[in-house]
Amino acid sequence: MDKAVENFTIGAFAEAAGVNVETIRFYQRKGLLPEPDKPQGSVRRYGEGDVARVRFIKSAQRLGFSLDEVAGLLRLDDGTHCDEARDLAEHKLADVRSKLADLRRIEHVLAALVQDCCASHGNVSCPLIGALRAP
Amino acid sequence: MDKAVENFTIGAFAEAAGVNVETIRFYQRKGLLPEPDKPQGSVRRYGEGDVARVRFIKSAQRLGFSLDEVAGLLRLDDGTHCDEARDLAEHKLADVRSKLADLRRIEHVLAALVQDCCASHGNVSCPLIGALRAP
DNA sequence: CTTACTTCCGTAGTTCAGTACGGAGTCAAG
DNA sequence: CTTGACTCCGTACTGAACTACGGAAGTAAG
Repeated sequence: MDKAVENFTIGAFAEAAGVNVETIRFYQRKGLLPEPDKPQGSVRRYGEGDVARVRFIKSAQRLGFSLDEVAGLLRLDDGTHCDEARDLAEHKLADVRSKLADLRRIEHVLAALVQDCCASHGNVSCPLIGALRAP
Repeated sequence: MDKAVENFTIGAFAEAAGVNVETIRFYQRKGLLPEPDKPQGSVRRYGEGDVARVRFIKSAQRLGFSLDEVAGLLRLDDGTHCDEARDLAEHKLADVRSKLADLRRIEHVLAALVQDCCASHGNVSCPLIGALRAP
């Protein structure tokens, strides 16, 4: 049991992944998704693995990674050259951690805002801006 | 002492904020930055507050907020209508928390990847993809 | 006052990430 | 074996977020 469950046509695949068919084709052109070869002049088939991959791309994007960066993350996962993958992973990790720190700051300020804002009196311009440090 | 230290011309402002002059003007058109009125047919001046604002915009963007969303966050900070600000803050907070959860998942997987990848033997395609849940 | 650099403002071009379109080929039901 | 839906593929368009351009006006140094 390895790669036998390629059941989706591109339409079903896109539907399952929650994206447009054109998006699939776009990702294939960009190299973010493999283009399975179609058996003897027929149509291509896709499996659950592809669906997971697209979902991953979408989630990573929501976190502010560009498609090029996502491509980097995916290359890690594909277990190619281990040494450079490790390097990349380390950089991404630092990146992710700084994003986490920023988001936590925002979270705190927002939570405070929700709690105190109206409770306190009138004019309360909170230092949300202060929540994020310089580049 | 309130708003007396408006010392930067637009060029110096852009420089201090680490962005292009055109970006400043673009943000002004979008309403993300106020356009200070220029004293008697002269040039506009900007202060540290403006610089902080631009830095905030840039940071929030790196976290995956669109300019429109950033505008929402900034409106919160400007302490306008308190009730709707609270609503907005609550939505943003939920948003931020789901981003945090996603990032934590990625962080774990990346950390594991960095630790185990090369340590283990050869082919180790880790489930990075599994780190992010469905939309 | 002249000269060189900015600012101002509008309009136009670029990049990224899709989205739409149109014609030819494939496939599945009736 | 026709009909309707879907796939394939290339090209073109869109929206967001800039970035560049060009000419008129302001401003600072010599």
